[in-house]
Amino acid sequence: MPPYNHNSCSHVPPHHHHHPPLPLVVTSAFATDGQSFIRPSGSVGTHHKPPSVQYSVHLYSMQINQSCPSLCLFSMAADAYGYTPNVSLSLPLGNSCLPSQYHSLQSSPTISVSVTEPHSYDTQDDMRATGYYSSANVRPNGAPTLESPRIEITAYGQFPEDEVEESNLPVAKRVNSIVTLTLPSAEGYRDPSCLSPASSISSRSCHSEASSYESNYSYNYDNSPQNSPWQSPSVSPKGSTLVLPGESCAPGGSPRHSPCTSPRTSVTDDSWMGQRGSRPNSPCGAKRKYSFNGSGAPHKHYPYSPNHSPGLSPQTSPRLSITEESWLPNTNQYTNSAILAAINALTTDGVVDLGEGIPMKARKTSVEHSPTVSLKLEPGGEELNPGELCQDEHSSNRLPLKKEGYCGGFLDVPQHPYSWSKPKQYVSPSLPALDWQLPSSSGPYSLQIEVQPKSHHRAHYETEGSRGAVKALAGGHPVVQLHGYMESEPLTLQLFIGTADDRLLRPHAFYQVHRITGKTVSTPSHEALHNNTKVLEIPLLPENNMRAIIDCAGILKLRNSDIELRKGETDIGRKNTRVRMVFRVHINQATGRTVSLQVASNPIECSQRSAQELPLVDKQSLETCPAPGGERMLLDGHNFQHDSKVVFVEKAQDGHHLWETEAKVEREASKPNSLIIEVPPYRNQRLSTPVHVNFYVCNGKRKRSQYQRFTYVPASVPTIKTEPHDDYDAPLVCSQHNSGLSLHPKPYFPPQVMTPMMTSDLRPCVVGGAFPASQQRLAAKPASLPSSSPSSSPKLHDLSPPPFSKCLPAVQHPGQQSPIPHVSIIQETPGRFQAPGLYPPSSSSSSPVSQPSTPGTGPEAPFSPTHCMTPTPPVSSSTSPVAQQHPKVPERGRSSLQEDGSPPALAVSIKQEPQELDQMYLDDGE
DNA sequence: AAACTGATCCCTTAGAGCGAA
DNA sequence: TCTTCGCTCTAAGGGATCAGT
Repeated sequence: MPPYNHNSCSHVPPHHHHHPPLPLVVTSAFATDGQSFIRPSGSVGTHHKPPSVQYSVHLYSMQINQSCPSLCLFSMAADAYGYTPNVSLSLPLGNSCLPSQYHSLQSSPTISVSVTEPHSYDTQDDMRATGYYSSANVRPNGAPTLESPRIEITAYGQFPEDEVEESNLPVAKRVNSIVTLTLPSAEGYRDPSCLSPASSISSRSCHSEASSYESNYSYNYDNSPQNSPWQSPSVSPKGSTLVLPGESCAPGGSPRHSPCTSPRTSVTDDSWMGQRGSRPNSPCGAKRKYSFNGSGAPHKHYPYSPNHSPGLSPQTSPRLSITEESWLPNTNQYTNSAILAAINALTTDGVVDLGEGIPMKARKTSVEHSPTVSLKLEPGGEELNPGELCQDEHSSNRLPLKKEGYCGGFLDVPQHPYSWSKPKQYVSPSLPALDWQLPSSSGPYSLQIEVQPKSHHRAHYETEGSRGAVKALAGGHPVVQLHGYMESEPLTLQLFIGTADDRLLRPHAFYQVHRITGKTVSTPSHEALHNNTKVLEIPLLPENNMRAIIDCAGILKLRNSDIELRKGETDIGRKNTRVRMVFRVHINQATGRTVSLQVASNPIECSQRSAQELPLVDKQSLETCPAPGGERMLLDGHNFQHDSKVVFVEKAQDGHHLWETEAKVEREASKPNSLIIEVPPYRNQRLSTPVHVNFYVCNGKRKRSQYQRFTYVPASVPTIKTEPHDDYDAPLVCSQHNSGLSLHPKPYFPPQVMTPMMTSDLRPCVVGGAFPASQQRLAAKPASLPSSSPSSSPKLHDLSPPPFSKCLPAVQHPGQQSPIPHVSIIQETPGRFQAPGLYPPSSSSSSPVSQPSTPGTGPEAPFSPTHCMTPTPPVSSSTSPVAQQHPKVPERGRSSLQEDGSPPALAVSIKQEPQELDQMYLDDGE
């Protein structure tokens, strides 16, 4: 296929790229009984879909919680499952996102589409819907439905499986599951869908998919909170639009899975989850892509969805399908697309699935069986069978066999049975929002990045094809491992793209993780959306020592213009090209609580030029040196030149340069990826306390690396070398991760780094601003300090902290909550949520998430994290107001410096202004 | 006006899936 | 029925271009 023009792709006028063509979606909706059926219409649907299927969509009115326009997503009912998947999509309605066109839809914030089979749909679901949602299903009757917006929600947990099967569950339970999503209005923008509608398909797709997945999976997973329906919903919708894919899928091919259909991937994949990821996502863009339509068209795959659903759980599948579709397609509108997609999927699925119609139970079972693989399946595509496809994902159930077969191929990985479903954790809906800061270790558990990603990875636009998975510096791919987990239950590792600036770690508004699928990918994964942020979910299997090779994650760049137009978005995309891979794992404990850990990678530069031209320091052999200097330091990185200069600078808090000097570079030993320098003497040889400074590699006027941290210590103080990790235990973890885990020799300090650290540590704040982490480390080490290091205490939640965290290193004064090293967040199982406080501030971009949801209320609420600061103890209660606390943090950072002195660790900090760093970076030119 | 950047395009290469021989 | 060959298409990447800052 010709390259895609996004424009063309979407049909949307250029401007709107992002917005998908909503139109499709809707196509026709009929109200029937309360349900409306939608048929894919022409364009989209046509091809592919099998006629047979009809989708019924129920629209519920939405309740909008807040402002949000968001949506929800669906929940599918599990019900049906057997076939039917009901799917609910949520549309993003309100959001700006929606194009006016869609208004109708839009108006209703959310829409849930359920596909059902005739019967299937049933009751249960409906019930829920109704019940829960009130509106009963409002089915709006025909038109009405749509218009009335209603609903939202989702359940999460429920996912099909549960619900269905368990329909018996006490209401309460169900309820829980149900959740309302909040719409993210604001977030919306983040949503891919919303965001750029245009843009991105990908994004959308992503989202959508994600969502879908989530849904799907989630339900599968059900568990995985992560999956959280919530998010997905949002996404999906949008994505959905695209979806159409289903069309493509039609027959079997369900997109989802596989690519099934097509062997090639394309179709399949896309459908899938996008496995292909890229493309799919980008659908639009994607050059090739099939547009959904088109190419895909043939596809027919609908099946997927259907399938999936069927397979897994009805619910799921549906969703999935939807989702995927959504993505796939273009980006078109979210909603619409999504819906359509969903529908299609359903339909398709319906066909297929239905056929298969696996009983819920069966499904479950199967699911269980199904190895993870199923999940992945992807491409496998071969089969077009709808059923299969669908299944895969979730369930594996049905087809486990097949899948495996297929899958096997695809996913190598462990085939192991890991099925997404297994992980079920419960679903508590409430997992911590993505912008919450979580510790990297808690109690016996420690999440670490064993192999850090390369510092450069050119992200791809939706309009481009995938640029592959993020790789490790030494070749291969990043590796993440959860230490201390002795249970036999697989867990789900979540991955999303976070910021790399000095502020608290949060989902990056301009980048999304992109699922890579294909033969070269050995790790199964699936996407889910959480508040507009795509989250890749990867199984962590005991058999693999809870270690995962991240070879399935690429990075998608969303158009700045798309994102910046979102409401609520405050970040700017220009020069905001550094990201970090953020990994999370939620460990359910017997007590019913969930310990959530997070670790962030070193910063990754995602722009084309930067990667090509700017020097970048990945590692430094020294973090500290006595004031007299003179020690040799090895810098590993990229784009070093013979005439590269290494400049040490010290800035005052206000940003003024206090000192600047050029280090001596051993030219003869310099290489493109390494430099050996002699640490210059500090301006003041009589230091009484460590002093944090920065240095950067300069290849020319505007070609500077980011600032790297460095600390001069009193001559008597032992220098530390790099080992960052060491120290921290908890903190360490973080650091390690951050840094590089790897070992690190070097700590990376890039400003960003800091962040990571934060992340890892969780404490976002803790560290302090940008650099804090590193600093902390430094400090710590040198002294060997006590652990007190700030790091250790992560606070979790600091969340809030102002954007700049500035650090806090150490701050942790005992009293402070934050300090606590690990904070783990605990959720209660059930979902209830608690503390709103927890929610971090969402900052502009990031946060959207949960909050909206409600924290308080419902669904999300569930999540309550309690954060504990302390390592172990997760206290539930803690409230975590943390965020709010942050303010202090910043100060701390600074203070830390001073404080440093004493407190071991921390101290040091430096700090700088994180901001500045960035700025500097930005300015660099300056 | 020059220097950057962001967003696309274009092109190339390696593989995989398919179908025809 | 199996194997081989050629074709098509996609994922990945690298580089260049164009327009807006």
